[in-house]
Amino acid sequence: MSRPPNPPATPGAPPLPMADPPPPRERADAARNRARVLAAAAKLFADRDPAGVTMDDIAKAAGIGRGTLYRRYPDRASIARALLDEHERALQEKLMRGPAPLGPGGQGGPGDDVTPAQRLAAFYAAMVELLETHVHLVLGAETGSARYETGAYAFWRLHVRHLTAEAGAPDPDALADQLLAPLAPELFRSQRERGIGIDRISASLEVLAYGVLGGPTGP
Amino acid sequence: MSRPPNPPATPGAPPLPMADPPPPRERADAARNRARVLAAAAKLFADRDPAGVTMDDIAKAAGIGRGTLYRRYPDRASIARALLDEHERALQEKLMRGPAPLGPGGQGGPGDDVTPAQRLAAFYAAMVELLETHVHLVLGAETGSARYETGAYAFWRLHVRHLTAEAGAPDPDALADQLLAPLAPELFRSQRERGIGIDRISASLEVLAYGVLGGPTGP
DNA sequence: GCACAAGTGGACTCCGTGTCCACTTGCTGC
DNA sequence: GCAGCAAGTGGACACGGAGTCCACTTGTGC
Repeated sequence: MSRPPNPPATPGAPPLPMADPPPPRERADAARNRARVLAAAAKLFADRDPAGVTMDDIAKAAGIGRGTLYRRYPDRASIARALLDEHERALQEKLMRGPAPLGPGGQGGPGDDVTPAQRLAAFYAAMVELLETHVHLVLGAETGSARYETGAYAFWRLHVRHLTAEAGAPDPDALADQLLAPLAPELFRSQRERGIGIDRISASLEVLAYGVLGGPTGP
Repeated sequence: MSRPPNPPATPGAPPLPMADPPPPRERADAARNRARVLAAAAKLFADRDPAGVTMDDIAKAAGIGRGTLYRRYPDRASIARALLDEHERALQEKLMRGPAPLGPGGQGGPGDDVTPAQRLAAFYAAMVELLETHVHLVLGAETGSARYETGAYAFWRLHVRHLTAEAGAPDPDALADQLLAPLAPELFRSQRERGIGIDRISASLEVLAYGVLGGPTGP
């Protein structure tokens, strides 16, 4: 297979379409090591308790030195984020431009009369699915309060804030956070470990969505 | 002042009314040191970032050795819990036996026709007040997932589960956790630091309560 | 193939945790 | 009082993870 022409030099760089002034290339050995790191980290996060994985574990598993690991990833969270990024971006894309009820619709398509409550419920369902697949990574990326500082969280908040405002709820700024809280990865894991399936979690979140933003059983 | 006849030897002991077979007493110096530890820890938790307070900090601030500190409190969380206990117990008491709408009423008093939604809203308001006063301690006691393992959380869950079941909501087990999630201390702190006042937080939680469990603006 | 910058890796320091044990001190029975 | 002893004390110690630094290696452009 051919090498992609311009692999991004920094993992967290914003996805500008083109034209970075100096595209400094990435050396072949560096690229190889990055791939090793991500593969090793993914396995470690999945196998053990994500919070217990150390930088040394990852370096050893990837077969590189600690210094090399620190060169690109300043901490465990940044590695987890790198692994998570593409999945989150895909969901964000669907939210912004995808078909209803997850996306806005509005092209004269089938979802033009979708309510904010329906969109929130769809968002909940999508997030639950994402969590089910990648809780390890989310837990590896965010410990406690750090969650609320991440760019991803800011995006989810903006989205939910928009939906609540559209539904006419008072104080969307305060409500958005509170509607996002049930998606906290620690809570999700706790519920799953107590034997609550994702179908029940999603259904329950649907009750929440329709109750607060209005719908079949709401105002 | 006179010394209380039988100070509890272990901080986390259940509050049985009387009759522990061997009440081993507590030596005067031990009691003095315990008081010092709690006072010093309370100050440290309030002053700095609670997660950044170390056992050594507390020992030094209390003027005792590390070994002495570890003798009674195996980790920072247990100290925070000891400081938090009485406040949480007071609230639990009100929830179980206090007047409506926080407590159940039912004595032919003024709160006999109180709805589950009203009681949930009252619970939210009380918890917000408790958080406002003691976020430091709650954050010192629970880091991330640990929250869901504590006895206090189990109590809150039981209470909310009961209210949701009473309101006829489907799957109270799943819903109870999700209704408690907005009270996560990290979220509370994040909201407060973004300039959202406790009145707005409480009002927003009230919307949540009435939306999900029914009420003026609910089903 | 040469020069140089990018990349590598392991040794090192710093800090917090938790344990251990020789010493001290308060309590109790006489 | 005071002797004996268990409870209590405190600091030294080992351990492990985070993050830094720098001498060496390797890939790449010319």
